[in-house]
Order: sequence, then structure tokens, then C-alpha cells
Amino acid sequence: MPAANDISPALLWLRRDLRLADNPALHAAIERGGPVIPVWILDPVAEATGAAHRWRMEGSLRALARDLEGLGARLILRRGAALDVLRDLAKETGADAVLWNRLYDGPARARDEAVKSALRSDGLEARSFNGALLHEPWTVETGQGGPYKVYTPYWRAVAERVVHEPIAAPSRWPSPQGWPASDALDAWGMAADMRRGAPVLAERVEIGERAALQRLAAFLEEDLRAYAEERDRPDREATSGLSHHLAVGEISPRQIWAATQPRRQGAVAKPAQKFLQELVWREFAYHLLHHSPEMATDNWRPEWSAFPWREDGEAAEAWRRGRTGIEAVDAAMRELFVTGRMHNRFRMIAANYLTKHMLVHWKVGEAWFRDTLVDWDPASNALGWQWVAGSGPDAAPYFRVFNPQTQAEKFDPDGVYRDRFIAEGRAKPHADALAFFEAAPRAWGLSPGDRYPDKPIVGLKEGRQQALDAYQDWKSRRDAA
DNA sequence: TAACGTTTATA
DNA sequence: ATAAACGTT
Repeated sequence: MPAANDISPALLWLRRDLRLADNPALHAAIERGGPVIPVWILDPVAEATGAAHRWRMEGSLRALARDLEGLGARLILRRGAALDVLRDLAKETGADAVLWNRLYDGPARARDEAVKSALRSDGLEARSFNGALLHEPWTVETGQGGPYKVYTPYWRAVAERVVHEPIAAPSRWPSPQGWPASDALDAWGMAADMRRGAPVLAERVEIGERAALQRLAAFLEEDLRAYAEERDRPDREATSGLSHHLAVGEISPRQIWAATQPRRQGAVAKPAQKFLQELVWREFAYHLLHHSPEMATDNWRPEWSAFPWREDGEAAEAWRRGRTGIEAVDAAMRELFVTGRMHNRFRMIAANYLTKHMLVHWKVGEAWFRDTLVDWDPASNALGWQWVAGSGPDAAPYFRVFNPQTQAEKFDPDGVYRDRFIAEGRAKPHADALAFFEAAPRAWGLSPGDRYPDKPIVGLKEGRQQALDAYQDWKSRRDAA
């Protein structure tokens, strides 16, 4: 084997895969035998994401840079068009290869395909890997040879598949002779648009690869057994809490899959099944996004573009501010604003109220979640909203209107979640409920001493009827045409 | 991963 | 009288 400095360096182009373990592009870069230079680029695609995601990404970059320093390496940060940056860096460092893990949303794919062909025509090695999914979207096919459109058969297809074993993190780093210059992370101000006052509970989230692995271990140890039973209860700590780690790639789905399958592969272990099904929902979302990238912005079922959706406006603003007058919805919207996360069950409740009772377009909700979710994921967010609205594949039928009251009675029977996030009218409001008012922009003009809205922006009974009428109207108009 | 109004079964 | 089952949206 030749000495390390006989082989030209490789650039490891990191994006939403900010980890050292089970990182296929990193593994391949090390296998080349030469030095490896990790780089993260703030380009227009990365800048076009939501404020909470950029804030979360900044924290993750800081954690990764620290981990790399622990191995005697550095994380090189650059700003600009990705291709220009990579070309410059290749020139500066003498690198003759650029390796990365694939992304699957439309804008990233368009960029990556252009970068790959340009680098190759420069004469560089340019290779991409699967670091984000259990299975590449195009490798899962129905009997007819097409993509799956319904979750259950998709689950059956992947449940018995063998998942690639995770790759160990490198124990030492092949560093170059000298490191190229890096921008200063602080100077980028990636958190500048977080637009929330202090203290913000989002800042309590544990960030970084080590935290992700610890969270997984704690979940498996403490909560997995009760997961199927308790996962819909926002008043219990029943979920894995891994979504924000997955969103920036601090942990991979393969690591999660392997950790829940201590024995053998090929059959899903019983206690883990319900949990893995949720992981596979993420996988399904990417499967769909790969085959229909326009799903991120347009109705997956095009006939829904003729539905009389309402525009963004005052009503939607009340929804964003957690002032609809429906406690389950408002609690959820406040949890989102102040923690950057929202319990899955209450995502469905809040989204359902916006798109059904309020008749507001799912894109309005999608945009708000994109801007405020610390665990924002392009595929899951699009699928989730289209599922609720009824415009997506395997969507809830439109007439499946949730009653937020009934849902709250079922899943928050003691009102613990409600009281954690709603302060108005409480003698001793919960600290988290008060934190919302400190986080909320001044312009919202909210104070914990306000009266809680004494009637909802749209009544439950009227809203349900209005939604069903609009649906019938839209449907008969279509049938006539 | 629904809710609701109505009918039918069971005590 | 109440629960379970059913059909509709």
C-alpha cells in the first residue's frame, strides 16, 4: 500500500449527514487511502431552508467540528455556489475526488447532478453514496415494477429486506499536509432568522452525533417496550425524540434499524415493530419524493388544485400564533413555536384543523412547519401535509375530519399537555406556557394575562360541516366536468 | 392514524 | 338502558 501522501486528497462534501459513524461517503474517502478534507458549503440551496433548520444545522456543524478536532481534523466551511467552492477547494488542496452522500429533494438533486457532471468533466472523481436511507428509493418496487403508492404494502416490502450493516466511525483521521482556510461559523449567522425571543426551549435540545446515539440508547433501554401503547400520548415521554437528529444526519436510519435488531436480520423484532414502522414512514416519504419531486410544492393528486382552499391571511395567522381558541390546536402550535418540535399526534390535529375546519391550503401550514420545525425534513413534511389534506398518496380520505376535542380527551386525558402550553386564565401557568409569551415576537401583542379566546375561530361542528360541504361541492363539480 | 348518526344486539 | 355494529361523509 502506498504512503498516504502519495495519494491525492479527497474532498468529503457533507450536507445533511453530519456524523462520523455509518457515513458511507466518509468510509469510501478513507478507503481511497489519501487524506480526507471534510467541507460543508452554505450555498443557495442550504440557505433556502427554514429558520429553525438553519439554527439546528449551525449547532450540528459546531458539534461535528468539535468531533473532527478530536481526531486532529478540521471541518472546512465555505460559502458560495457549491460547484465553485468545490472547484476552488480541489485546486487549493490538490484533491482529485469529491465524495458525498445523496439527498433526494428536488432542489438538492438538481444541484448535485449538475455538480457531479461538471466535476467529472473537469477530470475529477465525483461519487455519491446512500447515507440517508435504509434502501435507495428506486430499489423498492411493486410487483408491476413501479413505485409504491400505499404505505402498508411498502412496509411489507421493506420489513423483510436485509438492511446494510452500519459502518463504524473512523478511529483516526487521514489529515492532509495542511488544511485549507475555513469561514468562521459564527460569522455566517445561521441562527439570525430564528425570530424568537429568549429563552427558547429549542435551545435545550441536545445536539450532535454523541447526543443522538445517547438518545437512541436511552430510548431502546427505557421506552421501546411501551412505545406502541404510549406513542400517542404527549403527556408521557414515549417517543424516541430522534427526528431532529435524523433531520441533519447525526444518526442514520441504518444505525437505528440495527440497534433494534439485536439478533438477526430478515425479520423485524416484535417490540420494535411499531417504532420501525414510523422510521419507515420517513423512508416511504423519500420513496415518494424521489418518484415525484414536485410533491414538495404541488398537490400529488392534481385534481386538488381545483379545491376552494383559502389563502393565507388573518385566520391562518391566528393558527400560527396559537390563538385559534381550540386548546388542543393552540397547545400544539405553541409547543412548535417554543420548542421547535410538535408531538406527532398533535401535528395531525393541528394540521387537520387548519385544512378542514379552516379550509386553509396545506401549503400555508407546510411553509410554517418548514420555518419553525427543528426536525424539518423535506420529504416527511410534504408527505405529512398532503396526507392530512387528502391530496397525497395513501392520504386520509378528505372526510376523515378529526375532532380536536375528542382527540384531546383520548390522548391528553388529564390536560397535562394542554396546561403545559396554555397560560391564559391559569392562576399558576406552567413555565413552558410562559416561555411561549417570552419567545413570541412583540408584534404578536400576546401576554399571558390575556383572556383565552372565548370562542374558537371556527367552531368544531360548523367547521366539520363546512369542510364536508366544500368537499361535496368540489367533487360534484368534478364529476360534472 | 375519524366522527357521527342510526340501527341492531344484548342485558 | 347501553353497547356494539353499521353506513355515510
